[in-house]
Amino acid sequence: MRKPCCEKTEITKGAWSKQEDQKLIDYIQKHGEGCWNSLPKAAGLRRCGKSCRLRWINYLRPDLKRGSFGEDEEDLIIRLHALLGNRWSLIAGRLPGRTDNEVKNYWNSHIRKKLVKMGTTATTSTALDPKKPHHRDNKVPLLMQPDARNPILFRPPAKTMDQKRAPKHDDEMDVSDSMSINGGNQLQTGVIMSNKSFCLPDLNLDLTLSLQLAVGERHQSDI
DNA sequence: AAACTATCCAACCGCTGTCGT
DNA sequence: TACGACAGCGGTTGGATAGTT
Repeated sequence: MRKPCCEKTEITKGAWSKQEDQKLIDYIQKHGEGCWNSLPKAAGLRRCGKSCRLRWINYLRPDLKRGSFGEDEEDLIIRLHALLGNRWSLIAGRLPGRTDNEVKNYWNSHIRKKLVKMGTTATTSTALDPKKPHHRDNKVPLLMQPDARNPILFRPPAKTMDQKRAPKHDDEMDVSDSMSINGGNQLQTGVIMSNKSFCLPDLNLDLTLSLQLAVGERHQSDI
C-alpha cells in the first residue's frame, strides 16, 4: 500500500479560503517556489504540499491569463492535441498564461464536444488513446519519443519550478520554434529529425510558440 | 418559485520519473 | 543497484452555477 503524501488528519481539503491564498502568495513571494513538501508548514498552512503546488500553479501564479479561451488559442490546442495527444502540460506550455488543468478542462468541456459534433476524427486520431490508463511510455507515438536515434527536442513548457531537477524527456523535447501542421493529423514513419527542427514527409509542422504569430500567419495563409 | 438537469472548473488521487543516498 | 522521497502529470470527482422545465 502506498504511503499517503501527507497526514490526512492534519490537512484541510476542498476549496481554498482567501486567507490561505494570501499565505501561500506571501510565502512564495518571499521564498520562491519549490520544496512543496515543507512549504505548508513553513507558510503556516494546513494543506498538503501537492495541494499548495496545484493551487499556485493553477490559480495564484501572477502570470496566469484568466478568462475564456480565444479562437486562436482553441485552434492551437486542437492542433497541438492532434500532435501530442493528452499531454496537457506540453500543450499548456505553448499557451502563455494557461495551465495544463485549464487546457484539459477546456478540451473536455468545449473542444471535444465541438469536434464530435463536427464529426471529425481528431478526438480519436490523437497521438494516443485517451482511454488507455495513463502510462508515460504510452503518451507519445514511438516516432516522437526522444532517444539517441530520434533526437527531437521539444521546448519545455514554461516551468517556474525548481530548476535544479534534471529535465525529463518531456521537457527535453522541443516542438521546434516554428512549426505548423498543414498536412493533417497522420503521423508517418521515416521521420528525419535533428536539433530544433524535424520534418515529417506528410506533416509539415510549423506550430509557432508565439500564439499571435502562429495564428496570425495561419489566418493570413487561409485568406 | 421550485425542482431537475447540464455544464464548468477547482481540487483531489494515484501513478510515474528523477534524484539523492 | 536498490530504495525512498519528492515533483509533476493526467484522469477523475464533486460542488457551484446556469439553464430548462
